[in-house]
Amino acid sequence: MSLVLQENPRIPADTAEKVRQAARQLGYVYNRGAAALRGRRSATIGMVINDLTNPFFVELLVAIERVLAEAGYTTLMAHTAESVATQTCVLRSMREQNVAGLIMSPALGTDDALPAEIRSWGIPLVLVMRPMGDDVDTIGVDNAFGFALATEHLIAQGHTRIAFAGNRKGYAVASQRREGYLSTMKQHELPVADEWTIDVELTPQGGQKAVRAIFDMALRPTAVLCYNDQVAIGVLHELDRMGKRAGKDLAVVGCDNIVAAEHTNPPLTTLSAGSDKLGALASETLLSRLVEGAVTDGPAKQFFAVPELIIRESSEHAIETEDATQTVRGKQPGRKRVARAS
Amino acid sequence: MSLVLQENPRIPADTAEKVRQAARQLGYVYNRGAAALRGRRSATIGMVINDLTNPFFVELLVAIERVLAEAGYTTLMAHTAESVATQTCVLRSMREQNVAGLIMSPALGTDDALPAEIRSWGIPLVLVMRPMGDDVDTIGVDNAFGFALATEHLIAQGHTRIAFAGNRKGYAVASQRREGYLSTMKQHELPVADEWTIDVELTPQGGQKAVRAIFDMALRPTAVLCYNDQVAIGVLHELDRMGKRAGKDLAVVGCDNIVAAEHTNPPLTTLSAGSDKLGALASETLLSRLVEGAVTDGPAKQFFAVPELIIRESSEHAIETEDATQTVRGKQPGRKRVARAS
DNA sequence: CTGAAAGCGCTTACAG
DNA sequence: CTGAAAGCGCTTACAG
Repeated sequence: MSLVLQENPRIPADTAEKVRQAARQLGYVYNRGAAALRGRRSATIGMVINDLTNPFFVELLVAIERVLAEAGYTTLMAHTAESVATQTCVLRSMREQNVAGLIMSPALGTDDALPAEIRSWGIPLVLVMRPMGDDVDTIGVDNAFGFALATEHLIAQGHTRIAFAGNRKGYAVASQRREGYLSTMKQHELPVADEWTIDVELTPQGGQKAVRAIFDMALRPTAVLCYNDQVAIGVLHELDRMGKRAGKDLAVVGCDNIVAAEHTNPPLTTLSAGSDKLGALASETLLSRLVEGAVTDGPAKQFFAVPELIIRESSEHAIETEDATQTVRGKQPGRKRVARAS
Repeated sequence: MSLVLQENPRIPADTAEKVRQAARQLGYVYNRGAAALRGRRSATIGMVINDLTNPFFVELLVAIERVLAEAGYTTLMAHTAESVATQTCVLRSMREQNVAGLIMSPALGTDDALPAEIRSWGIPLVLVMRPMGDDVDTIGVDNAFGFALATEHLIAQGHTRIAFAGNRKGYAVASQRREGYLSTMKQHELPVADEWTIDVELTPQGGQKAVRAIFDMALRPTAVLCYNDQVAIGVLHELDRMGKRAGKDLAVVGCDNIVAAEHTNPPLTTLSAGSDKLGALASETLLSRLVEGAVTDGPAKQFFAVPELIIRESSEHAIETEDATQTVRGKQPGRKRVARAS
């Protein structure tokens, strides 16, 4: 039976077909659990996501799941909601479920030793979006580059006072993004007030707070770089509540290019690294560790995607300089312009 | 060993502790797969979701997963992207994984016989959001009631020409929502033009199309009921592109009350049935079928939540009548008013 | 009350 | 080449 299912060449094709038909008639269902037990390997992959309320991670999850499904793997999903305690539970559960590998976007505050511990379990691990050291397979984004790109764009629009909303302390990705911003400001010899790097939660609520803070500042920024699109959506919302218009009263740039960024009002300028591509890379990296005889002790595979800037209306009204290429709001429906590294 | 883990009373507490400690030292990991094989029952639940790009289903998924996790179950997640073929694959895979139960929001166009087939597998099934007959456990929403409530609200604001965007043919939930709208219009003796029930995709793109259709109509509606918030977001976006304002130029009402509905510009009036509550109910319904000696042949448990209308700015500007209770846009940050059944 | 043995449904190494 | 047997890690019914 097993041989038939494995399409073993020692079974003639017609016999195999007969067996399969009989199996179907009898209502036979292959038991993957038993196979995993005996064969000492499983075909389920654990996926640990920190925040499903952020659509970017959902897009990433969908992309990862699709590639894994195509490769014949089943996805065991868990959501930690940024709780390290939940993450610990979830990882234990996945280990007990005997997952063949793990893809994880670690919760904020995860202990640096966790990747090493998971390695000691003998379970291959791929980190997505949030790096934790050089010796773990990681798929992420070049955040410093992206935020430098976004800062350049705002400066090119004539902005000199630019804020950064979402500077969570002790969080690596926030530091990278802030560094991209600060180094570019420095390069252009633009002074940066301390209060311009605003520490708020990385949610729409955080964005709302950031706007209120900005409009209370003595030396008020004319543009704001947001940690991600979730924060930017809160910024847009609060601007609207104050009767102000993004792009005109305050230029706004987000990060992640979630699907909704195209449908905000006004549409949101944002950095895109491609959730599809990142998801596919993460899956493939893990799958490459799962093939027979894979080098698990080899050097870690790390890839950091270079984001592009998708320019939409939230950052389009130039300050000081009037640029002839600025189009009137709402003329071309699906237009998007892409800024690339020079 | 097994007895210790089960906290069997025949093992003294101190001995149990010693065993547990030794197990930890040796790096013992409980193998759920083996337990499931031997015990002929598993602790994983399959969850089949039709559309993770709709945040409502993500909120539902998160709610379901939390309750299942608390009950000691692990969630196997799959995404069908509204493809019946993918759904078939996914269900076979879950059956092979020996899931203890299934929670499913079936893809559009799913064969009516599917619930009976799954029952024949001996796997308890709970349907969410999309009913398929009377003899399946189902957690859903009273869509006709909700859309009647929304229609009443628009009529109370002075609207007499109201459109319905998202009338997908042959899709039960769309028909329910349309019926709630049509019956209320009839009750108020308001005529409804055929072209006002607009058949578009149930996405932001569909919403954009609907707006263009509405502004091309000879007898133009002053309000639009959207199939869901995704459609409504497209409507808001297109209105903005046309330089028009939701609530002023066209009243807009959505359905689902996704988190983003509070942050659209302007904030979106929408129907809420509570994804948390629905998710918890779905989980609990399934769990009740999983307890030892549960009546699997008993009557199907069906529950349809009564939605409330969350009134926000997108439908607030009254037409014809000027109502003193209308507040000025953007005055109270988190305000929301709730309309209930009378 | 307790400990040893049978067996869940597979895969694989091995005897014939 | 082929078929029967061992064994993955558990649970549970049963013998002592």
